[in-house]
Amino acid sequence: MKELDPLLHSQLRLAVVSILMTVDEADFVFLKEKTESTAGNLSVQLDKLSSAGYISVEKSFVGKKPRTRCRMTATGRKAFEEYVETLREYLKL
Amino acid sequence: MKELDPLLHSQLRLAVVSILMTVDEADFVFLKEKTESTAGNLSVQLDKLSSAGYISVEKSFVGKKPRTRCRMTATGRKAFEEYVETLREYLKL
DNA sequence: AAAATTTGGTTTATAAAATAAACTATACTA
DNA sequence: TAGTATAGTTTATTTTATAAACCAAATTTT
Repeated sequence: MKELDPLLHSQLRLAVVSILMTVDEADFVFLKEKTESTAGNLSVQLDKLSSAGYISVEKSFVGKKPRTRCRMTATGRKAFEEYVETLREYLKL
Repeated sequence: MKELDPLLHSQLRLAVVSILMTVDEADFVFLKEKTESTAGNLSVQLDKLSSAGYISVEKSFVGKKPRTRCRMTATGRKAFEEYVETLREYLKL
């Protein structure tokens, strides 16, 4: 049995990546609302995905307010596809 | 977004349950080999699944050797189906 | 205008989970 | 009979997830 990529096999990170796979880009606030996570938890998990090169994170300002925008990278998309494929094998989907 | 049942959303427990969904019953040794897990880890995770009522565990002896047999319960099967359904929503499968 | 609240986060601390290491008991093997 | 294997359990350690505390700037309330 292949192992399920531990970086993706996590409640919140999987939710984030699932969203990012469908929307081209999403900002911190949007992800926080959609996933109903706390800001702290989301911040940490975005860092992990970013450090792994699965997502890119761009921090900018709109007026004086910070804005953090996230999107999948090619690496992330590939990892996600593989994760889904492994899961299919597990669950026979 | 519905939450993914944390009891099932774990590498090893998911592997175990995925196997048990297909085989009616399986013993400790078989599960250990199939999942390539350590005995300690498997023991702990089987306990958790058992405590949650997701699987039933019967311990017996074959001669003087212990034999631990596991199978899904109705509760476990239901939880698994729901987990898969939630996952489908996440991943759009 | 000062005080409190909200927004958009990060950092650090705590709780929970997974994993590994150590141990038990019996059996088998050289 | 000393050593190794089988079939596990228990305990300790590491990793992960989550929550709590904090920061800076802007907005709202009194």
